[in-house]
Amino acid sequence: MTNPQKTDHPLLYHWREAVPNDRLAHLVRDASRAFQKALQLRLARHGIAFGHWTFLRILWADDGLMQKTLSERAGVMEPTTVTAMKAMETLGYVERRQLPQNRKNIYVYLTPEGRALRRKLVPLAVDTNAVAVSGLLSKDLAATRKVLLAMIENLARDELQNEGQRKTSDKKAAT
Amino acid sequence: MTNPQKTDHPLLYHWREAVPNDRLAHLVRDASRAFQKALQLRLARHGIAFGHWTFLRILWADDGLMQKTLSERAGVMEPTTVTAMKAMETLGYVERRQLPQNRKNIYVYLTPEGRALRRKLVPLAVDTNAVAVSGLLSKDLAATRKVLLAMIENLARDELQNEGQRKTSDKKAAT
DNA sequence: AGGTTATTCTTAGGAGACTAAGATTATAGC
DNA sequence: GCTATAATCTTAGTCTCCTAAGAATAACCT
Repeated sequence: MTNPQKTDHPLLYHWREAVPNDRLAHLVRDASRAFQKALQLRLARHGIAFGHWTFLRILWADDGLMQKTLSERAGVMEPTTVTAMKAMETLGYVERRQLPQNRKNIYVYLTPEGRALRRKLVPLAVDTNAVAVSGLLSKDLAATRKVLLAMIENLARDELQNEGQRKTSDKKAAT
Repeated sequence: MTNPQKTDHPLLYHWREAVPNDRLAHLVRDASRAFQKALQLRLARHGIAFGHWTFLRILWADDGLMQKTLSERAGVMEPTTVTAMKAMETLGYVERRQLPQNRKNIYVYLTPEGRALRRKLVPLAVDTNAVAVSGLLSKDLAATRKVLLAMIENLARDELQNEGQRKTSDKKAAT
């Protein structure tokens, strides 16, 4: 066993020393948090909240979306989007408009300021990604992408099945 | 392009249709949330909070740890552990004791109830894992483990470097 | 046209994590 | 022995996300 070094990040200890195999969920989780933290750190230097980055990126690609659509693309629930859009409107990144034909739906548009952030922020994400994958083989990265996507699909399918089950048994009540 | 099907999970759309390559961070993030949600769903049926699972698992392996140590093993900050331990003490899963030699450190011990949860809960994690990896090749899974661990290390190293940089420039102030 | 039904947005509240800063106790150095 | 430093625990406040439930509007269906 190698001695954990003083200069090491504390997170690394339990991976190198204490974990044998399996524990994929745990590994994915820690990787996700490490990624988020790294990007968060970079965004913070420009005064941008991580939660806003997600939506900015979608809007840079496709402006004038409904909040509902934004939620789907971001992979979050509507209340999360509502909160973020209100904050981002206050910050002057977006404007929320209703069209005359429909008074229910709200469409979100970037302001020039919101649009201008793209140049500043995209390099931060690129940099974070570069740090994360440095030294890794593209063969392994491809396998990882495949595995992660398959896991997302597997777990999503499972979730839907469980929902179905619950509804079915609700109808049947106690048989 | 395949049409997204009505029965599909909404998360899947933007992966299958809208995302070409790269975006590894996003993929890791979604996988992590899918994992968490799946386990959370199963734990909820037994009335267990996801945040408590993390600590129970550590304590099953190694009882009587300091909160500080627990935090390190769980990979979270101390305040998170404090909150969880208080809640878990109230729920009767753990006891927090001070030893007579040291009135600062607090040692956390499982109660019999906390210990008994192991039999009930471990299968839920095993099941979640099985669902997630179903249909995947162990070769690809091995590559994924390797990649995730390397990314965690890369990002942790980067974080430490940035900290160092910040401290250095703090000392130098405005040169 | 009028009454469901469905969609979209919102509010309220909570879980899990964080940072920053304070309190308390131990440890180390003079 | 006493003071300064360090370690540990705690509190307070914030961020990101969630679920549950409500309100407003649009769409649908006889």
